[in-house]
Amino acid sequence: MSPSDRRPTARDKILETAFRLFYERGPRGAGIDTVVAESGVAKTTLYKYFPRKDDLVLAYLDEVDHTWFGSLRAAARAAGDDPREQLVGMFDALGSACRREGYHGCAFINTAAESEPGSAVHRRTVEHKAVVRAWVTDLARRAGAADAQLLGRQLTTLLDGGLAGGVLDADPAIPAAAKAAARALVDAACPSPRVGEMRPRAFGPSGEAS
Amino acid sequence: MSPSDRRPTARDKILETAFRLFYERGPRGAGIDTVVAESGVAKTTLYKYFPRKDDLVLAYLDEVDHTWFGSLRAAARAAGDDPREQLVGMFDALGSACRREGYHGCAFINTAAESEPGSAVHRRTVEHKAVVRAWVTDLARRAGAADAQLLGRQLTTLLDGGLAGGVLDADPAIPAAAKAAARALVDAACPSPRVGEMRPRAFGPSGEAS
DNA sequence: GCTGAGGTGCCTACAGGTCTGTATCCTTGA
DNA sequence: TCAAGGATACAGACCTGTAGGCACCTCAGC
Repeated sequence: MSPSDRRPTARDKILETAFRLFYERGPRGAGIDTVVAESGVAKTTLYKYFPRKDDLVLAYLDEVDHTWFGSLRAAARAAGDDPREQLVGMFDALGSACRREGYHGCAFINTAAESEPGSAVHRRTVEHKAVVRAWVTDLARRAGAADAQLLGRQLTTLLDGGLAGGVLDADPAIPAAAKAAARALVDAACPSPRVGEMRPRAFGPSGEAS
Repeated sequence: MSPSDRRPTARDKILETAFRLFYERGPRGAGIDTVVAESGVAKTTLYKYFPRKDDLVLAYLDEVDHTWFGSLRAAARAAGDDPREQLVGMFDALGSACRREGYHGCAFINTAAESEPGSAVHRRTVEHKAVVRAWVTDLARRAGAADAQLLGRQLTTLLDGGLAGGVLDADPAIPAAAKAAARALVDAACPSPRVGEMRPRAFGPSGEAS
């Protein structure tokens, strides 16, 4: 089931190359011919798997969503069990991304900027941001934020700003500043738990909507 | 000297159309032919004023810089004389932009996303962000922030996030959340002045670098 | 008032490149 | 034999940038 225990199929090579080129130059900046040339796959094969270029772009976005959202959750988990710490810790994913070679900002914002507002591609970028915000908002609720919606929006906006700025310059001071800001916002919005009651109150359903 | 006291020249019409189309679709998404068609100007005329498309894109960025930076400063001024209030008040420019018809995020981030990293266009976007950040940082210094560099970075990141998110959806709750976050960050970073000493301490040089 | 020159701008065509997407034929390996 | 994939050519659209010709306005000089 894992893609790593067999040698890469043509589809794998296409996706890997498209991921790299689309992120580097944007989906519009990287032509199908370039993907074909750099992946070493025939154009007919590419069009067999992805009949339209947009299909490939959507697959690219899904890949980025999986990767980025995954590293966001991993960074949060690495900060421990306290949701307040997790809200701050997820900003480490921003720092890691920023230090990565070839870092070029947020794939979703970059792609949204060059796609037609009503198109499937644009809708996918909006969906991604909504999913991330819902997750952060849920974390904020579990952290006991007075206004979880507000804190969720604030932290995702901060995250977006840190990511989006990366398309200009990958200044490592940005993620650090963003994390410090997140710390201040979380501290201000969430009542600090007494030392005695740090055990998680994990009985009730965690997902009721507001 | 003002462009409004004479009827628009061909150059004016080109710039107005390019501004609209470039912002709407991105510089790469709007072809010269479209600018020509929608401005009602001849292609030869356009190329007389802007020998390369990039020249037109740079003029577009200058226009946006002028407009956006201007409304940022106006929003700050409108918040009064206290630099702390100005740091918060500038976020009203974000709210106004977001409510504007056809709002489509940050022109600089959007343009940077689709331009070659070393190119003149890309450099211009980086310059713009640096100028804005320097201005915000200076404001933070005058507001008495313990670490003006840090607060400057935090607020511009918040601003970038609010702007960048606009390319996905123009949710008016975002600017409101960003402003509330700015308030919290400014309050945490700047010592609140005693009521008795609210007069500005405006003797010393305000521009020494850190 | 008339005329001609120069500036400004419009219209059309096109060269040469890139883009997406299709069609045709060939190779390789199970 | 059959499926997966490679090589190549090409259609049609769109892109930037150039060329040549023509219409109008303004203003100086007669």
